[in-house]
Amino acid sequence: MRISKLFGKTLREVPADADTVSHQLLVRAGMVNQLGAGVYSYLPLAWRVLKKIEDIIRDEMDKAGGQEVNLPVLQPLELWQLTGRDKAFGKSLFTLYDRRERPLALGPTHEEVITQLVGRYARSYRDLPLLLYQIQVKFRDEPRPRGGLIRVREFHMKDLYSFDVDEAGLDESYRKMLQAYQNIYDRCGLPSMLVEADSGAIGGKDSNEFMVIAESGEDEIIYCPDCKYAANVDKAAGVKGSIDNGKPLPVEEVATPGMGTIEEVAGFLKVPQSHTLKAVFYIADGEMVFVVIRGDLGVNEIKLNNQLKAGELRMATEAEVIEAGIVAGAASPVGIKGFKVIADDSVKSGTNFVAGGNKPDTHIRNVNYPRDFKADIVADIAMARAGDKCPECGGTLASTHGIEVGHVFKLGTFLSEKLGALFVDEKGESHPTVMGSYGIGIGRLMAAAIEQNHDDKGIIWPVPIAPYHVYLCPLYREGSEVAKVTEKLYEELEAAGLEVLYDDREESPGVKFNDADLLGIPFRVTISPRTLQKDSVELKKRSEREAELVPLEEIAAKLKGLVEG
RNA sequence: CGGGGCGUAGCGCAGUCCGGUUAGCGCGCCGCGUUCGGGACGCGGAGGUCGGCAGUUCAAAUCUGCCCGCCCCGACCA
Repeated sequence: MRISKLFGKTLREVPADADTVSHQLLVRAGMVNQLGAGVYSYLPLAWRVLKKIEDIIRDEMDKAGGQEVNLPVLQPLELWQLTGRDKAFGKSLFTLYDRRERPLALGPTHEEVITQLVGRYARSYRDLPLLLYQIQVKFRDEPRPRGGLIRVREFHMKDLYSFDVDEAGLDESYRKMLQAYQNIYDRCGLPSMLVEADSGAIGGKDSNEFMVIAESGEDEIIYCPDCKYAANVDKAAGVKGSIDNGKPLPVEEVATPGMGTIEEVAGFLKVPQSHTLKAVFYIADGEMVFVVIRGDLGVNEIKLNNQLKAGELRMATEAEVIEAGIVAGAASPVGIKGFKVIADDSVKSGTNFVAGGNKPDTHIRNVNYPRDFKADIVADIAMARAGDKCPECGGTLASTHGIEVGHVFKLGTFLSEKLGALFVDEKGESHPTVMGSYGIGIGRLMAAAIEQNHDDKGIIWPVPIAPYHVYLCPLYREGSEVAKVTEKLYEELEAAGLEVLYDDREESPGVKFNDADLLGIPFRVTISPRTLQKDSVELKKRSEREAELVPLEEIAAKLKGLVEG
C-alpha cells in the first residue's frame, strides 16, 4: 500500500477529548474517527488490525470445534421478555419500534436468539455438544462510554455459545474455551491474566475474565503473588484476619459526644478501626436494608446484591436514614428492629467490638456476635483489598488494574429452560441443554494491545496484529537511484508475501520517521543515497533503538524470517 | 442519573468577563520555488451556519433563556 493513496491522515497534535493513550494514538494515527459518544468509524489501518485479530480468533474457535454462524442484530423485544433479561439489561438495551409499532431490541448479546435457534435444531443428545459462534456487531447503551475504544456503545464481539447434555460436558466446553482464549491472547502478543469474575447481567454461576494489565484499566484485580488466585475486585474474597480482643466482656455504654464517623469514634476511644462495627444503609427495591460490617472494611455492593438479589440497589440518602428513625452516626445492630439486617462475616472475626448505641452521642463497647445482635444473613459482602490474606494459600494479596478483554460464563440451564432448548437423552427423556457463553471484544482488544505496546512516539504493534509488516521508507534525493530501487524492492517484498506500507510521499525524513513510529509498523526499511552506496538498506525494528545495514539482496529473506518469527 | 468541564476552519487554540470595522493565530490542505537522515523555509491561496433556537439591543462569537452534543469523575460491562 502506498501511503499517498492510503485513506486516513496522521495528526501532529493530540486530540483534545482523548486522554487514554490508546485513544490518543488511534486518533493521531488516523485509524479511528468518533461519530458520537461511544460510536466510531474504523479507517483502513484499524480495520486491518481488527481483521487480523478476528482471523486469529476464528482460527482458535474452529480448532476448538466451534462453528461460525451469523445471527440477527434486530431482535424482537418479546424474546428478551421471555427470559426476563430485558430488565437485567435495563437501559443498556437499545430498543426501537418498527412500522407496526412492535418493539425491537438491538442485540447487546445473543443468548436468547441462539438458544431458541438451537432448541429448534438440536433435539437429540446426538446433536450435542455444540459450539456456535459469530463475530459481529453488538449494541449496548452504556451509561458512560469512555476511553476511546475501551468502552463503546457499538462494538464488534466474538461470542460463542456452548450447549452440552450435562454439567460435565459444560465443564469440558468451558475448559476448551479457556485454553482457546489463552491461545488467542498469546498469539496477539498480549500477556493476559485469568481472574474470577461476577457474572453480572448475563447471569449464571461460574464466570472468569481475561485481563490485560494496564494503568488505564477500569477494573481492579486482587491477586495472590504466591499462588494462582486472582479475582476481579467485584468478586474477590480476601480473608479478613481475626481480631483478638480477649474473652467476651459485658456490654458497656460509653459517651462519644460529637463522634459520628468510624474514624472519629475509633480515634476518640483509642481503638483501631478494625475493633469497631459500622452500619451502612441501602435501599433494595425500595426497602431499607441495614448492613453491618467491621469498621475497617468497605461494602462490596455486588456481593451484597448477590445476597439480596434486588433489581435496584443503592445507598440510602441521609434523609431516608433519618426518616427511618435511625440515629445516624451511632446506628447499631444491637437492639435494632424492623429492618432486614445483613452482616458481613467479619462480625464473627473477633470479640468485644465497639458499635453504635442507637442513641445520639453514645456507643457501646464489648459487642459480640451472636450474643448481642442477630442478622438475617451473614455472608462475605466486604470489598477485598491488597494486604488481605489469600483465600487459597494464605499469602498476602496484592492489587492491580486491568482491561477486561474476555469474559466467559457457565450459564447452566436457566435460559434453555425458559426458551425450550430441550433435547432427548438415550432413554427418551427430555432435558434442558446446559449452556455456556464466551465473549471477546475485538476493538477493546486492539485498544488493550496499544495500551500494552507503545512509547512516547507511538504504537508498537505486535507482529501478528500489525496492520502492515514493513514500513518502506525511501529518502529521495534528486539524481539518485533511490526512487527506482525502492519501487523494485516494494514489488519484491510484496511478491514475497510481506505486507508493505510504502511511504512514497515527498516528505522530509523527519516527517516520515515520525509517522513510521506513530503508526507502529514493526519493521522499518530506509533507503537513501547513503545506504545505496553500500548496496544496502537500513533495517530498524520499531521495538528497538538501533538500526542495522542489510545488503539489498538479503533484505526480503531477512524480513520474511522476522515476520514469520 | 449525580458532580465537574467544554463547544469558534480538518486538528490544536485565542477572542467571550467589559457587545462595536472585512473573526484571528499555529498545524494541516492547494500552487510555485528552494531544501532533504528525526516533525525545513519563502511567496501566494482555499477553507468558518462562532453547537442550535429564541430573546435583549441601533449592533451579539460576546449578554439572557431554553435545547443539543462531547469529554472527565462516580453507580454498569466485551
